[in-house]
Amino acid sequence: MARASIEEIRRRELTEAAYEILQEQGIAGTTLAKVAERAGMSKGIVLHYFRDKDDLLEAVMRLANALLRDEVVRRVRRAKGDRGRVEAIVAANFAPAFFKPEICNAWLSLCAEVPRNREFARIQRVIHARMRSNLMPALRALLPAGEVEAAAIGITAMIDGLWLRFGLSLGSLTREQALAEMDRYLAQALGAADGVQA
Amino acid sequence: MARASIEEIRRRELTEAAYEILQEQGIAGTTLAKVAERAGMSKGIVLHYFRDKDDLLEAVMRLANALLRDEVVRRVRRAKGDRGRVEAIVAANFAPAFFKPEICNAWLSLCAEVPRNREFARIQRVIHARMRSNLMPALRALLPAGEVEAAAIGITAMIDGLWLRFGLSLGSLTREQALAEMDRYLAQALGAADGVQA
DNA sequence: TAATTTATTGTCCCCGTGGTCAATTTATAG
DNA sequence: CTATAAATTGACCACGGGGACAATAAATTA
Repeated sequence: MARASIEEIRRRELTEAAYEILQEQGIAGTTLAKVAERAGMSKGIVLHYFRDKDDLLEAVMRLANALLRDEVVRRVRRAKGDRGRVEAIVAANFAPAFFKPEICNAWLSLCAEVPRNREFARIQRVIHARMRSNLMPALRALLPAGEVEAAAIGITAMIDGLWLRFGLSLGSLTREQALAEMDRYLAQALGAADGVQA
Repeated sequence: MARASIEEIRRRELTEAAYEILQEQGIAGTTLAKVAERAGMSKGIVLHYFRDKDDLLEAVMRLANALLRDEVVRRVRRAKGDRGRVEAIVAANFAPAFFKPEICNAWLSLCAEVPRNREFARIQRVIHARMRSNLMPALRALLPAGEVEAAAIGITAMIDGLWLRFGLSLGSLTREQALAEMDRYLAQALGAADGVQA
């Protein structure tokens, strides 16, 4: 592994700090000063490594996404068959490390800004495109051609919907219910079979 | 109809103005000054009729919800049978007047703040509770007892998911796709039948 | 060791914000 | 018409935010 430069390290530390604050305080509450403090650095350094606040938040978006992506990769590697592949991708989105109210809410906060931030939109598009291209081959193998597109949309929409609700932290949806619901959906979309294991 | 007091009128005007700005500029961009200007009033008046900014945003939340609720009521009134009732409720959420990127995004913005605002959370809870109580009787009539709960969660999650995606304004989801997906979901959840008409 | 680059700090500034308030206009009622 | 109350304004303030920058410390290289 290439030795990390100071810049890489600092950017990473700051991004992680910002991610934490974002989860706790939302976008408005994610202030340069707070991020710096959390990272144990001065405020000035933040703008030394990031062009501006948006640049920092973009890094947060990429980080959050990278974490989830790694989880997907890890699970897909262990998955067997097309059905298993789909289930692995989905299950990653509900892994205990990611399916947490604060994290869902952090995503919600970022998503809410997408229409007013070109780069956010770009990143979001990339994320969705990858999710899609992960899903499609397996779906094509599992479903008649005419149903593939709809299944991809449906699966992602269901994930998003459960994330959104969970991100509200109203306690009106438990992890178990979300899991069960997702199972149920996959079962009908792909044909009944064993569920997604947490 | 009771004659509206000045206070009622002003509050309504200001709330509508705030709702507009929220759709265009998000929560951070929804500033007291901009709201006042949009409503053609002075900034001072805003805080004469609302305790503070949060109070105004709560009113926006209630307004947005009331508009949607009315649409639901209107459609449910015309609906026939339990199945028709469910479809009417769902269809209201995709009516052209409501299923618009700006509106979906406005909701997203408000939802993102729920964990950090008690009153937002309260309102959100009420909204969900009503959605649920609207849905449940019909679902109970249509499904075996064991599936009712899951169906209610699933329907709302799917709606939320499609709203979220649409609110991103990335053009990756058309109204037609959303409609079709919702149809598809209802068909499998309730048993195949005619779809939701726009 | 000296020179130079890089990392880091702390101070400073400007601006927009939410929010307060006394002054003023407009409506209401006696 | 006058007095009282309500509606509305605009000036004002304190605060915190993002961002710029010169000064300093640390590290690197010659």
